[in-house]
Amino acid sequence: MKISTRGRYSLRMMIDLAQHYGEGFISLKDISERQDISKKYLEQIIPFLNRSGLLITNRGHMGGYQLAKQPSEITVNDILVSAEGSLAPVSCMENDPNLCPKQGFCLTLPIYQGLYKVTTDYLSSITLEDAITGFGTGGTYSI
Amino acid sequence: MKISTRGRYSLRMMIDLAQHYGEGFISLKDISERQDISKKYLEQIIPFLNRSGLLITNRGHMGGYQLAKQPSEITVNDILVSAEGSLAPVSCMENDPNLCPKQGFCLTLPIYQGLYKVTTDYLSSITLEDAITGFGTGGTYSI
DNA sequence: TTATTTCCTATCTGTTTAATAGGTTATGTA
DNA sequence: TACATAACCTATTAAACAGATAGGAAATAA
Repeated sequence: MKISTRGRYSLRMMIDLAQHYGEGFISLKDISERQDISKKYLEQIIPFLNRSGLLITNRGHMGGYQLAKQPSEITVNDILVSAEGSLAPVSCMENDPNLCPKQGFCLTLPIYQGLYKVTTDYLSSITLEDAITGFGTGGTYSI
Repeated sequence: MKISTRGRYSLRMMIDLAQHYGEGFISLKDISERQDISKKYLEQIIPFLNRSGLLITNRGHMGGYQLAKQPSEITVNDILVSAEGSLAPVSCMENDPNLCPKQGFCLTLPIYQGLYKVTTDYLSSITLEDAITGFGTGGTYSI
């Protein structure tokens, strides 16, 4: 039930980009140094966020990344789903549902479906804007 | 963010025991056959549930397991925590919190703490009794 | 043309997962 | 007491995954 490094780094990278939103393209070098994450590893994570359309890219000199939408329009769920794939707690909820012959009378499936719903609802309710403005320190959301 | 086989099998095993609650000791052989799970593998999972005090054990002939409490008194959270360890989405929330030097100003930690809360609240709200009686098929909980 | 930066692919090491296997100890019953 | 049954304990293994590191190709602004 742990979020992998890929998901955690993705979130930190996107928060960093949100903090520098409107400042043009931000290079991985800068993010890497600020967040203290291997640049080479970030390079491997970026494609997951890129193919979901969360980023705008510019290669070459003065290149880098910026958010494709405003921080208020990108949710933590968007990011984690892009980075980690489905957040479904069991694999029989994704892919081809026909894989499991017990679906239909499985007593655990409804439990996992409910779990999936509460996590997705929660993560979809938090935007990058929330993340960088007072969330957890007297902000809108109570923890 | 997946629940491991150990957690999933634990839940199925406990649901099986709930379905046969009041029938004395149930052997792993029976559970293994009904649930179509390797008996040898179940043997390795049992200690996690046992040390949490969720089971009563009897060895030898006519031995087996039964729930230590009524199905209505055991939650899915109890089971998954026993089997998987902490359900915290990031490891910096468990163990020694001093491990992460960024705690205190980390922008992602509050997000993970909130996620932990909604999942724990949900899983703690479902008992084994819920699981075996109509949950998901018109029962109390809406999915 | 050059420095910078993204992009692409391969490799590697350690850990975890999901099992299989073999033997030891306890216990109810004949 | 003998015996079948069942929990208990420990070791081993094969495959997958995590979390990087590395080297170079392609694009682009100055």
